[in-house]
Amino acid sequence: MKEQLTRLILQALDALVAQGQLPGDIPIQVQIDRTRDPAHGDLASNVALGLARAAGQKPRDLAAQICAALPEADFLARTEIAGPGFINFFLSGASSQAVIQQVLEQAGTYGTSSTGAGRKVQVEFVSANPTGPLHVGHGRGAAVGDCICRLLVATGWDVTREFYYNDAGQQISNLALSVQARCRGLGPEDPGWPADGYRGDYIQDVARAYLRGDRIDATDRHVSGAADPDKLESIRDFAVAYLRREQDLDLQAFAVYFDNYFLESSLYEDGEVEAAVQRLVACGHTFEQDGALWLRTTRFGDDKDRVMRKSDGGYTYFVPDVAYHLNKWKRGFARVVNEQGADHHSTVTRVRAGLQALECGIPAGWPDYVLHQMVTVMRDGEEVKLSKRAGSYVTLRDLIDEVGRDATRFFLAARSASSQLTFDINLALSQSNDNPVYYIQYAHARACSVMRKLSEQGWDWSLRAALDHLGELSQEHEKALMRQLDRYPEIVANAAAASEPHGVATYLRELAGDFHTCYNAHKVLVDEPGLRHARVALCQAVRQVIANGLGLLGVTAPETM
RNA sequence: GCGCCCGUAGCUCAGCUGGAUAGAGUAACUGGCUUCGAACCAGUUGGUCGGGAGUUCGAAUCUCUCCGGGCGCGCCA
Repeated sequence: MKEQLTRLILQALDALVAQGQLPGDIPIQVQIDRTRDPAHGDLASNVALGLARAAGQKPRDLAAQICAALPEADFLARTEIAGPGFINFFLSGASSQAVIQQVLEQAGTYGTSSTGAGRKVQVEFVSANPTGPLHVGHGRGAAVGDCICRLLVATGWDVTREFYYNDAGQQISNLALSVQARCRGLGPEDPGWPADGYRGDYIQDVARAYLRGDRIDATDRHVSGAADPDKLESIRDFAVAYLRREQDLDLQAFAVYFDNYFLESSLYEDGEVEAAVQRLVACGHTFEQDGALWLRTTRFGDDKDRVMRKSDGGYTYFVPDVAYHLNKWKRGFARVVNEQGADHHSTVTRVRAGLQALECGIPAGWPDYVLHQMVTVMRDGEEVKLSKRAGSYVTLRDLIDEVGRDATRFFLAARSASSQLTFDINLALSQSNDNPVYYIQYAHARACSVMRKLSEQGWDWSLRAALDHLGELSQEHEKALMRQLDRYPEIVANAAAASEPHGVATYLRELAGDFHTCYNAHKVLVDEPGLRHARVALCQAVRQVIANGLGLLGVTAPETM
């Protein structure tokens, strides 16, 4: 619709140039916006405002000339000049009703597009260290990352979902020592407890399972406990496998899955870390100082140079990070989105700098980052900080168990990632209109019940029969609903392009509101068969769009509640 | 001190590729169930868009500066 209108305006402008009323050499860009106020029509353009100065005319006069030169089009009912020089376009009734047919025919694909053109994109998210249960922050990453994946699939990308495990660092040694201490019957308060040991109760669970000789069937290997507190190596492997399984179960409960689990240790085993270092040295961006090897990241926008190889011979974490991203690049991803907590934002410049220093043709801004801010959990007006299982933080599992998967996912994804988030447990639990997720699901269930009612009455409804009667949808509430349905594809496209799923949640809340309003004011199952056909069609179109939108958020669309 | 994020109605937040009178929910107040779902709806009240300056036909939106809050700033990951 916008495209057609843009073409018309360009034709009008060409005509004005041909008539000599406009200079031919001025830069023209036509912008068309959806109006906020129905009194301003359906679409509006500010072309006249933008061109007025260059044309040496008053905006309103120019707008009038453009309108006069506008070719006839059957989708356009009339135009109006308003305010400082806007041109408002009123669409014909038939063209605004067309959205219903479009939604019902395209069904689950309404709102999807092929802008991705099958290109490969990778989304890395969660990437928690296997040292404990997932916390709320990981939950936010899981919800946002998963929604981004769904949005990318909906816009035609070939998506790979990846989880990166830091299984080679200092933290894993701490984990092993902590479990070992528990195996020996020590607690965090006892002398001999490791200095940076993990104190949560789950460490005790791991130790018990290890001593029992439990077998863990992890995704890529099987590990059994050995009941021997002296075998640190064996404890480490067992603990990592155990906690990875725990995290997998948490994510399963959250309905989040991955195509690929990438182990940091594999970068060492395959020699990719060493190869990356060689390459950086060969490119001449490194230097030795104080017994360490440094990378001159300041050449690539960092505020200070970074150590790559410590004086003790070990690599700093950012070296395998660079090797990992080089690996991603070699796998041919046109686009990579890294979803992480904002507390790691300093790695962004560092990783990008390291990739530039490799001089292998990686674009400067690659990869994309989506950084989410902190989550605080509130219950009864007070901050919740502790979990029995983890000790020092609220786990994702705590939230899912308490408020359910749908509410957890919705609330964690419904705010822009760059803002801090307050998760209100009381709100998420409330089954009332102040809880947006229930409000939206309720609207869906309500729409479903209309179809049930219809079939109970033995009424035979079909889209084909409805198409002849869509013109009878003349109520303001109905028009508002149709305008709202028409917005959906843009909402999805924008959310996908910006990697920001929260716009979908906001939109669904509005759509559900418009639906309830319309539904309360006008009965669907009226006696006049024509009008009934049309209203059922509208109702079903709304149901479809709510279902599609909730699908993008990974929230269920219930038929009854 | 430096870097990133945030500051919009009492509260929780949308809006930020510049557009018309700044929106929604909630709270408060008023009204509505003989009804296909009242888990709902209609209405009222509520704003120096943190302060200031700049850019221009036009700024919540862009730039600068100051204030306030969060997070980072290691030869930890």
